[in-house]
Amino acid sequence: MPTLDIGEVARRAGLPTSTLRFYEERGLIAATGRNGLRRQFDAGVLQRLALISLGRAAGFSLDEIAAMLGNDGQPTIDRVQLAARADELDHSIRRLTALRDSLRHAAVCPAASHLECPSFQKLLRVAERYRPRRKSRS
Amino acid sequence: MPTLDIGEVARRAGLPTSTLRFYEERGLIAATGRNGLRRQFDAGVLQRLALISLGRAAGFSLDEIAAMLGNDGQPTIDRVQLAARADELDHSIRRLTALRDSLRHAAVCPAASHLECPSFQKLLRVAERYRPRRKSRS
DNA sequence: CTGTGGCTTCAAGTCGACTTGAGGCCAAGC
DNA sequence: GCTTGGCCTCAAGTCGACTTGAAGCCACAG
Repeated sequence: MPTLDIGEVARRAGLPTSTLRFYEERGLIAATGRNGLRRQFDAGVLQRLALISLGRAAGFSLDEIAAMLGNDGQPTIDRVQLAARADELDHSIRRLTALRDSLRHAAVCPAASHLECPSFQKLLRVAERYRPRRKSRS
Repeated sequence: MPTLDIGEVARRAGLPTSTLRFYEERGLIAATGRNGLRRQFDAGVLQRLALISLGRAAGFSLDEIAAMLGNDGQPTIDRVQLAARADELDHSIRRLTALRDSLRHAAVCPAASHLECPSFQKLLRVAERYRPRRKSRS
């Protein structure tokens, strides 16, 4: 079986090598061995990295992901946790949708009236309920 | 006109006083004056804080928000920027929706098959496209 | 033999948005 | 008089996820 240099993994996964070393240090991925000093990975690491990306995209922290993936290869994902995260995502989506609609409205609504415009006030009310723990940006 | 102590503003806005001082330092809000050493705010600051929350919720950084709100009271929001952010939100929403659906599926799909399940593979493909710049969590 | 490139380690730096801590002022209540 | 609470300033710390820098090994090309 062909093993991959860290640079090759980086290229294929679209991640910098520094990130891969960091992930290894955090126990998220593991090299199969060394060739001299050089880490060797087998191709399975790419799927694992995809799972990690997935977890990140879903808003899990690296620690949570590490727990889900286990130290072994088999992702022992907690279904309850998945469903819970799906629900959380649902809330985020609703919030962001309201926000998007209001932003769109604000972008076309006459200027001086923003603070009087009922739509904008609704937007403010949505915003006030929002307590950002972490930030979001595409 | 009644002016508000920082603690009162904090209470009404649901923010710690430390955050208010921090926002003042960053030029996001301004005290109308001092009573002895104590900052005095007028009630308008609450609306301004709501606008700031709104901006944060929409994913703007404090610097961007400061620029939009201007040093004066009038929010001179750039409509183009608003629309652009609405579009970005739209993308985020789509991505998160796909993610949510896939998570829900994964939560009910038989265990060992995750890596073979077409739905899960789709999920992985979605995830791979995702390059998180900042994190999201409700 | 001397680069050059790609890898190695380890410590420290970065970024955004705050929070925390130390040390102090001032007014009101006991 | 003394404590208590709420405010003040300024510097430094925190958190997550990495990145960057310094210093060095090793193999292959010219």
